[in-house]
Amino acid sequence: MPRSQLTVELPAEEEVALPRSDKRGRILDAAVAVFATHGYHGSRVSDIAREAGIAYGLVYHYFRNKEEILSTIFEERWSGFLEAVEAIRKSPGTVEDRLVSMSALMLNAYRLRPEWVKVLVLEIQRSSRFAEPGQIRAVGRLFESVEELLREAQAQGELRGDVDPRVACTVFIGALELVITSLVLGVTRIGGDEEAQRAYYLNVAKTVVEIFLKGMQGRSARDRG
Amino acid sequence: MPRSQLTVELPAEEEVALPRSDKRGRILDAAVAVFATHGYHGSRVSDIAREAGIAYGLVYHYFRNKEEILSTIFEERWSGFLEAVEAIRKSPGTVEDRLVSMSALMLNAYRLRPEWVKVLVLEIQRSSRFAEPGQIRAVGRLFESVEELLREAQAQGELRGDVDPRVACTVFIGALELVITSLVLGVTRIGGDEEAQRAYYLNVAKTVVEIFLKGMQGRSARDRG
Amino acid sequence: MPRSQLTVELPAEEEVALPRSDKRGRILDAAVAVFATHGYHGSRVSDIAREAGIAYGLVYHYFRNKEEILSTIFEERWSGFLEAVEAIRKSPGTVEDRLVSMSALMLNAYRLRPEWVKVLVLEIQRSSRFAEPGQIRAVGRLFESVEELLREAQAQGELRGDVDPRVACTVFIGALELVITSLVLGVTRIGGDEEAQRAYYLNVAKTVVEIFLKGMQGRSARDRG
Amino acid sequence: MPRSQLTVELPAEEEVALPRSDKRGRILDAAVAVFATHGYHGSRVSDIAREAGIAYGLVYHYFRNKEEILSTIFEERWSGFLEAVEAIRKSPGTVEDRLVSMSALMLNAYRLRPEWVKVLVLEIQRSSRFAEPGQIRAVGRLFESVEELLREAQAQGELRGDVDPRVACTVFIGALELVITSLVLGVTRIGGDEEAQRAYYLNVAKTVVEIFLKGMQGRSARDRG
DNA sequence: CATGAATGAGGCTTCATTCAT
DNA sequence: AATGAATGAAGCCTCATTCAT
Repeated sequence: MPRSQLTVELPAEEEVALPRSDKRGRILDAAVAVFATHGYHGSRVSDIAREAGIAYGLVYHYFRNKEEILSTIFEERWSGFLEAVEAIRKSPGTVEDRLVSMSALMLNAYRLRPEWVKVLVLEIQRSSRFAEPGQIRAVGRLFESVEELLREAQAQGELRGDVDPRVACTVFIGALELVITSLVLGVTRIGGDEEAQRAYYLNVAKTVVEIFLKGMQGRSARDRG
Repeated sequence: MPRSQLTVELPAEEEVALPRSDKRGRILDAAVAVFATHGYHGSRVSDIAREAGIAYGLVYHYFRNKEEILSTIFEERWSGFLEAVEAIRKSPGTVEDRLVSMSALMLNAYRLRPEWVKVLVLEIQRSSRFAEPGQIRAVGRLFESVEELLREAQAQGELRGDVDPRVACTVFIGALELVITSLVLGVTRIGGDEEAQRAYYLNVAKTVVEIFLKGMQGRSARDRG
Repeated sequence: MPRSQLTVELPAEEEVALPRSDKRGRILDAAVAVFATHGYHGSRVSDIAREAGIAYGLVYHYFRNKEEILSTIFEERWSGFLEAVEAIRKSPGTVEDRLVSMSALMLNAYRLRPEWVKVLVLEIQRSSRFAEPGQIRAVGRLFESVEELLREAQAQGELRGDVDPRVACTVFIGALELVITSLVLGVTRIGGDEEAQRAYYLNVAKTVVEIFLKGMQGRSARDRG
Repeated sequence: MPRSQLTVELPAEEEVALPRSDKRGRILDAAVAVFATHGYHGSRVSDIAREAGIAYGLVYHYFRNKEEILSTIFEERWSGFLEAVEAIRKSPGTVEDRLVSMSALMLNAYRLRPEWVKVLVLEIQRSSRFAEPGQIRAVGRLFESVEELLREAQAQGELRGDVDPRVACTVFIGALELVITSLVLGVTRIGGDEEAQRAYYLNVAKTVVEIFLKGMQGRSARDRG
């Protein structure tokens, strides 16, 4: 599997890392940090403003209200993420390659920007807006991408055809999500240096895909070797 | 697989179904209904009291505060659920039988008491308390049960040994959880009569386990037949 | 003219004067006092609460918001006033008697409860709600009462028939209103003891009606005497 | 009665009608439009700026604060109006002629520039500044003009002398004001073409003066004819 | 002159919790 | 046990005004 695919990242991430001079961006960054620490409901608008180093009134210059900060994070980050997922889906390679790439994308996103993922995983899903058409549709687009990938693979005989691709898609995403959530919640703790972590995450990504494709009763890698 | 296992239910469910005369129980029932509709943070104590048909001041006779209502729901329902899971783990039968039973347990719990599951799935997990030792440990017990089952099966050669049982456990639970969440959020909609639904849920449970055990590249059931 | 008519008062006034034990009433009384002093927009909810001797949160136990306090004052006071006006309209006597009674009613209301009238005259009219159907209709009922009185008098030949009763009605009420406003704003200042004031107001009421009925070119009372 | 008197207008009206290039004037025009629509308290400085097509910061180059915008409107428009009223007072003709001219002046001002009058009638009167010496004095000057006219007419025997000219003046202005307010609030609705409206307003002006001078019990015009 | 980003005092409102009855 | 009146901390948001550019 080409390594480049494993390091696909959210498009805006490089800039996000740099200190921003534009206040709007600083507010969003600050909001992510604060939401990740205290949760959406536990975060005050003034906390965000203090973190961003601005007067809280300015928040309302850029956003209608607190809720809109969260949904903006969702929209701006999520859409970038969806594009990356779609790019992987359309990329050449076996279905295994591409599923590992997707897993690695999600896991690496967490490794590099745990706060962003924390907010996406823990807060946005749980916000009341999650149940709104627009956001449902946005989440749905992830499902559609994965489902489409599986459907194509079924058509080409890469995957068994007797399983509802919708259910399979839900199984795959659900498995990945809880793996990430475990990391987010610290249920699963990992240490080591940068390289060790990268290796660990890649391994987890491969394991998830391995289970998903070969199953827990499948011939073990060792057996196949 | 014995049918009785598929219909394992939360221990207290029979009583829950009956209208309670004791106020404490009515408060808990009301809280579940209200939390399921508006979410924990969106629910006011007075909403719960109105739903229970009592004065809201009375809530504070039975519970220290609003948070305690949620954690009580969690503890009383969750512990019953954990016991059922443990019972399945210890029951005889193949690992497949027992995983299907567990899946069916969770899915049927949703089918029969969607509100309870909604609160368990959407609210309690997301409560800030989820990150607290006591609750982490409670959730951890589910992981431990499943992990132990997988570990035993690996030891007996029923499951491949080259996969971290911790990751496998997370994959299995995560898959199930998102399948249930899809049902909760109505992303996946199902209709039909009682029997049709039961069959649908059992089928989903079997499919999840099928993917988990045989993988998406495994020989299809038809092929094996 | 029977003196009793001149002393018709807002029905609830006696109780209003007594110190209330019910908090809702105390809030309304306090609101009138505060609105009269600082105006609606210049009054804080906490000012009203302090004046009423309660916690400000209690205000929201009885009223949905600040606006509702004002409209409640309007509705509860205005309806009482309208009933008094209607009673005068239906009472026996010449049109002059009844118009003087109405004038005296309004002027005495101000003399006895200047704060109530201040709020009715200066704040409620100017509130945004004034333009709402319900309140327009409420004000309209005063117009209707007076217009009906004039119309009847025209039919019976007591008043000239060549003037649109609608315009005449507006002229009469407008004249009275500005006379009261002058008093409210202190443009016209009057002093003296209770008896002197009563006499002054009665005289003003008679003068207004005199102008309205006889006109500024009419034979002076002296001439007619 | 000379028709010219009926068409006396606010001195600045011609220019007002033209689009202004000077920002200060545009701000004032915009403020009138906005105040007329949303009321003083309901209007934001940014609303005025948007209406004027400028940045809201610029407002503070021309006016110390929001209040000063209102008082400037008041002073610049009101003083022009007062001069027109004084001119009518000093003009030759019977008291009836002059009162009709004044009525027509006010009513026509409303017909031609309803927004200006709306603000003068509904906002400035009700502004907290209304109670301040400067503004009281300004309003007082209208009263003084009318009162002086009445006083002179009494001295010359045109009007009965047994009525306090102060009260009579208040009655006259109050009557006119409410007639105009009825039009402003749309309680009284009128339609028709330009000429029909002009006729309607002139008729109302005459009716108000007719009542004020002859009274509702006076011989009707027909009778006198 | 002109802009609009930035400030922050001020007010309204919510709602968990207490307590007298 | 039961009620709901009463409390007040806490937070969201508005908007007039300032100021750097």
